[in-house]
Amino acid sequence: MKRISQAELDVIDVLWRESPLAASDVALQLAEKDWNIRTVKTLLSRLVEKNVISTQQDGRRYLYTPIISKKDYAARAARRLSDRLFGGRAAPLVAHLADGQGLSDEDIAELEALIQELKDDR
Amino acid sequence: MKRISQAELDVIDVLWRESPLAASDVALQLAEKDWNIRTVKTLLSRLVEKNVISTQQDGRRYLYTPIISKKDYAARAARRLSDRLFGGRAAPLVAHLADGQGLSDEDIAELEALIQELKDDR
DNA sequence: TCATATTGATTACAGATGTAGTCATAAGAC
DNA sequence: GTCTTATGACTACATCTGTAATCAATATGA
Repeated sequence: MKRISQAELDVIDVLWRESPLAASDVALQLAEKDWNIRTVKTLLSRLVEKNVISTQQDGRRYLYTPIISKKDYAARAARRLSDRLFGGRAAPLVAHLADGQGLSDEDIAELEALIQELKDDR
Repeated sequence: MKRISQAELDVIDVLWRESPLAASDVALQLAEKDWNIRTVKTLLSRLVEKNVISTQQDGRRYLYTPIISKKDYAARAARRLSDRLFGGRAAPLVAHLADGQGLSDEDIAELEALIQELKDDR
């Protein structure tokens, strides 16, 4: 899979939240980015070229839908980061997250539950 | 801090393992990359420009040393990923790691210990 | 019906990135 | 002392990225 750039990620993220959408709708969702509609369209085209979103005709325009799921992308990204910077181990990664601005009590509870689940699965 | 590119990361990573090093030594450590020495030197120069590594004269050449630690960089990268793709929460990130090729028993044990520690710290 | 707005396609253009090449110089090999 | 080699400085060049502009065609509002 081709690499998704930062700006492209902002765009596909909108589609992950809701799709299919027309370019104008995507632009609306990205209002806070203050991008020209043309910019959004360029990014959508590049995502289509990269084969990570698909189009379907809707009258004179296209509706866009992600081809890869956020889940898959996120899993790949997480693994890449962990391989690259943490020797493939999860614990140091979590430790770093904890380190920075700290995990909330809720985060910790959630993690604990997750670990329990992982243990039970063995 | 300026963004560190993929190739640049490979280079600074060598320096994180051992430094200071001369360009030729860095190139040696990166043998598997099959890069021309000039490529390595270009990347080193760019890292210097970006102010993430420093130089010290050693006769006719430079020795390079990281200015930012791997720990700091990794923490930032982990947080960025988690913010960007997991709504800033650690648990889903770990869940994705677990999902892919699974965490080892050791990873899980390590995580458990870490969680315990985090809880104790509250 | 005519001006305007919208859309996809194509093009633009500066800066970042990957991957070197050239050049002048200095240090060794012999 | 010359030839080769290694070094830093500068340059090169294609591709990717961010950020649009232009163009031709169509839809729409007045």
